[in-house]
Amino acid sequence: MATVKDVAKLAGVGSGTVSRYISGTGSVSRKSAEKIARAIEQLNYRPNSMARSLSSRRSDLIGVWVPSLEGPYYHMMIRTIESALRLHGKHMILANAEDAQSNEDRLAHLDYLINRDCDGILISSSLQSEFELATYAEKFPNLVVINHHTDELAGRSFSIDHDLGGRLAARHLLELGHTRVATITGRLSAQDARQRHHAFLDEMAKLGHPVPPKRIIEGAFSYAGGEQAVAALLATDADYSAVFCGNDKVAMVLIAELHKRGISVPGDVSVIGYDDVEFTPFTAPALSTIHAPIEEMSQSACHQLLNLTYGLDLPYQEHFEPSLSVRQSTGPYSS
Amino acid sequence: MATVKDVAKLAGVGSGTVSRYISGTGSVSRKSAEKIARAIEQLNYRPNSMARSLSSRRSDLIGVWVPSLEGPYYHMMIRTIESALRLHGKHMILANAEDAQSNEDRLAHLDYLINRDCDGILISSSLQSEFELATYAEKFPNLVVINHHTDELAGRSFSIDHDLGGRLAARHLLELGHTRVATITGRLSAQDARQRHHAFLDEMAKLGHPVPPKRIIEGAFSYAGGEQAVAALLATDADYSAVFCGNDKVAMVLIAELHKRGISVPGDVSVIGYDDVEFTPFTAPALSTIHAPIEEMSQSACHQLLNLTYGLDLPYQEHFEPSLSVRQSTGPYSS
DNA sequence: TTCAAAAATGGAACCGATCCCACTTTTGGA
DNA sequence: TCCAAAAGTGGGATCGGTTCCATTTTTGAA
Repeated sequence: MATVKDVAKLAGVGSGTVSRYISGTGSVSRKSAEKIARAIEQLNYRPNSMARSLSSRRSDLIGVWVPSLEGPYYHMMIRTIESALRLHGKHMILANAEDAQSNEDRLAHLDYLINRDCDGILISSSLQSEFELATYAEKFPNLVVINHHTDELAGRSFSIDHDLGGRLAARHLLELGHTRVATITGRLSAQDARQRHHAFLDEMAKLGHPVPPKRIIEGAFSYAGGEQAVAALLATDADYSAVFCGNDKVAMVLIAELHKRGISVPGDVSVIGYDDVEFTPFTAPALSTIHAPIEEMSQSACHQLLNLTYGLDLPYQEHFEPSLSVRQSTGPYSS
Repeated sequence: MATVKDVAKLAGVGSGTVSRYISGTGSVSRKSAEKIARAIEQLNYRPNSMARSLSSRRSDLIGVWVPSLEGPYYHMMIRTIESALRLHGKHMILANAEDAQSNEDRLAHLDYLINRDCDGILISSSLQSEFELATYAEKFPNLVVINHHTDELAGRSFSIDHDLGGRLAARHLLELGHTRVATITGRLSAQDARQRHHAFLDEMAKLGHPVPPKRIIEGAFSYAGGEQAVAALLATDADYSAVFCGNDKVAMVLIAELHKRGISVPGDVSVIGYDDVEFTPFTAPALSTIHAPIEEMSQSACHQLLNLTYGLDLPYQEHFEPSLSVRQSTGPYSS
């Protein structure tokens, strides 16, 4: 493989000039540029990215940490991030902490990224404690958090107003006449699950229809967790005409189970999800849900990370608002 | 940040000894090892991965090329690959060619990986022409292809017997008494879509119930393509009691559309998919499908790539067989 | 006890870029 | 035409590891 020196020699210039030509920084005369271009072509020269990284002290690598890769939620995120990074010539390396058993394990996954000398790190939070996030954020200035808001991380945390999202869900169900509703939440240790859940309950109560504990199931955001929670809900003798699910995955599981039992959606029970992932138009019936702008948020987080890390000036936005997306899984209450 | 030299000095040994200690190759006396370990601890030393890559001429980076990241199929692959690579201390970098307009564009995405000096490359094929694959495979010995079989790439291409898969689908429908079936295929330029499609048609014909052209819709494997194809199918006056979809995504779209039109599955129409992705247990009704061992195949491909690239000896398997997975979306024919 | 083979060692050369700096050439306003 | 400022240039030092090799130390069978 050819090196800068080979190119420089063939072009009859110094190695510094070749380097300047390639990186586009510094000035190179038209004449030199042409000679260099020809030499590069002739030698089929490609810069060695490791040598470049070593001497420039930047790897052009961005680490992305996610708590799981099950289901469409994180996939949409990954897809958006990969695309934004590639557009700017950066590469993503991924750490999926899904198989981590302990919190220590999860941090080990983060170290796996950090030891790789990433220029910047993107954490899709909701599971790490705020304390740990703050610790890492301090050590690591080029760190940005998706879907988690903390004041300490102002300008570096990107979030959706899940409080609003929870309320939108409550209002939608009440407007349809559902006063007795049930809900399946995610793990309440996660900020986003907690926010939407509390806001939902609060809004229901505020509007005169508090949700009693027997109609609240604390579940998880995975398919397996969803199945358990759905089974738990259907095993109670609670009486309800609508269910708010903490995410779309769980809503999908619920619809499938209701279908199996011959319970009509939305005829007998209305179901509303949260997130508005890829598949929501294609459940049967199509899922009414709270649209969370996951892709926009991910892109903003990416942009700001690139800004911090490489001194760019890409547009970004820290806070996003969810909106109601009504499809066919929710309908008016009929006794 | 501390360097090997700092460690060597503090430990009172030479830099070579430290290097040998860290990499685990070569021999280091117990006494030196202890001193080095102490020095590393004390200085909180972490090797610089770029310097290491430059001098050892290996980046520990594996490039992964996929034609798309929509839907669960490629994500299941990514998830498996990330996990296998992390287990062996390697990192994945991803190139999603989804936004590529031309074939040239798609190859540019491959170059994006190659220019990054990946030690090895994993291509999830089905879209690249065999010629291009062969060309790249020749240039690049550490290249492995998932879900595509070619004799030229013996030992480096991993595939599922989609011929068998197509036949299993046909037999299942016929056994249920469905003699008039329709099918929605993927793009037939892709090897995997072509194989299962032709085998399906062939098996139907062989068993006495050929599928007439009006009941064959060439679609795509995306949600949008699925919607179009489903619309096209439902717009014909073709008469059928079952539909074989080229993948689960399309089957899901079909079930949703049938539900919307009040057509019962499997009461009026049976639907069978292909792949057995994450969500198949959770459609309403749960999707009968051909189980393709995507995760096993991906892991094998990964293992063999690691073998080729780093001289390991991990177990792997080149060919996989699909199997029938019966759930609730297919049922006996009733006039 | 002896000594050849094996184990352990230190440090220089090297990987292939970038970046800095001292120096030369070009530019354009007075 | 002159000359200060700007543009362009060459090449050596540097980044922080690995690898090689000549040399020293240890090992254990005879």
